[in-house]
Amino acid sequence: MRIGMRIGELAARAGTTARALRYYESRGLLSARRTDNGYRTYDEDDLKLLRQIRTLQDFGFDLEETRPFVDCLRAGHPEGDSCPASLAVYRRKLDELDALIGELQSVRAKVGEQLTRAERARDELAAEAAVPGGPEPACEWGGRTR
Amino acid sequence: MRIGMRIGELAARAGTTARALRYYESRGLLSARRTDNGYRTYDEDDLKLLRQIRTLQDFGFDLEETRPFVDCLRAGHPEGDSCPASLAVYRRKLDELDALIGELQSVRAKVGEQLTRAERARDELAAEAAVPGGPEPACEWGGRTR
DNA sequence: GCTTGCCTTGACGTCGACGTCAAGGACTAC
DNA sequence: GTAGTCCTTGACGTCGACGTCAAGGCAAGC
Repeated sequence: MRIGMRIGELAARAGTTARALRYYESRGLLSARRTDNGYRTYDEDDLKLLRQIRTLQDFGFDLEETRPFVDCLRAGHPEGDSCPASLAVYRRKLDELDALIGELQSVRAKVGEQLTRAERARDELAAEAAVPGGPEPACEWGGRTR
Repeated sequence: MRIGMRIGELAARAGTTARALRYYESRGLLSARRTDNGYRTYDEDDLKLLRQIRTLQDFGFDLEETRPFVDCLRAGHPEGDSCPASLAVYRRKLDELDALIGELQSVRAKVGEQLTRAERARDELAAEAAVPGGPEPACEWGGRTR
């Protein structure tokens, strides 16, 4: 008979909360034995499994994407990524990340351009205003004349 | 008296839906006059404002972040980013994007490492299995002996 | 008149990964 | 015995930007 921990301890050791573990269980990712009094009890294998989930979560995998890793560990493989299905998830994730990073870089460039353009426009207005005898200021500072 | 469009037309011209416009209105970002029969009616200025919102949304700005741009246009400025508050949002967004891109690149690198490592481990197992007289296979393919 | 299509407000649904609260049982320390 | 800390299930709340449905009004074409 293994020592076993209760939900709070397992959660703490994995850096998460009891609520999260119950949620994982409800999703079929984590299973628990029960003690006589109805408490959930876990062993070191569960900790390993949970840590696998947490690592992937930290990488931004959503829960469903961790399932192949969990199934792999449950099947008795030494690592969650010892199975082809897990490798497929890795590869898909890499593609997603590359696509996302590319989009964000594109957006970054566009926003940067907008900022530069807007600052230039502002500076040109300020320069005109500073020239004695320059063009008429529309109102106090670019406000609509209405 | 301006021509004016109704909500469906404005939405179509901005590439969005009537529901979205009502939502923007509920958030105080878009205002509408009403015709006698209670229909919302919009003019070209509203289209410009809405396009400003959509552009920023496409950049991944959330709605609250578009407010300074909207206020700027409403104040009569020629562009939504003619005001300091809008420039501040641009700068903050650039910082957010840089941070996010950096994190994603870090995650990408880690996931890439994991994939490489897992593939190597798999290949090593396969190589061992292929060697006649090599180390004993734990079970058919890495399964737990239990 | 009748259908069709646009409009109105109001309200509930969506998605993900839990947070939070309620009501009560179990066990430990004092 | 009782205070304190853990555990149980169940159920509603969160966040953002709408989607979707319901029930009904208004206008145009036939």
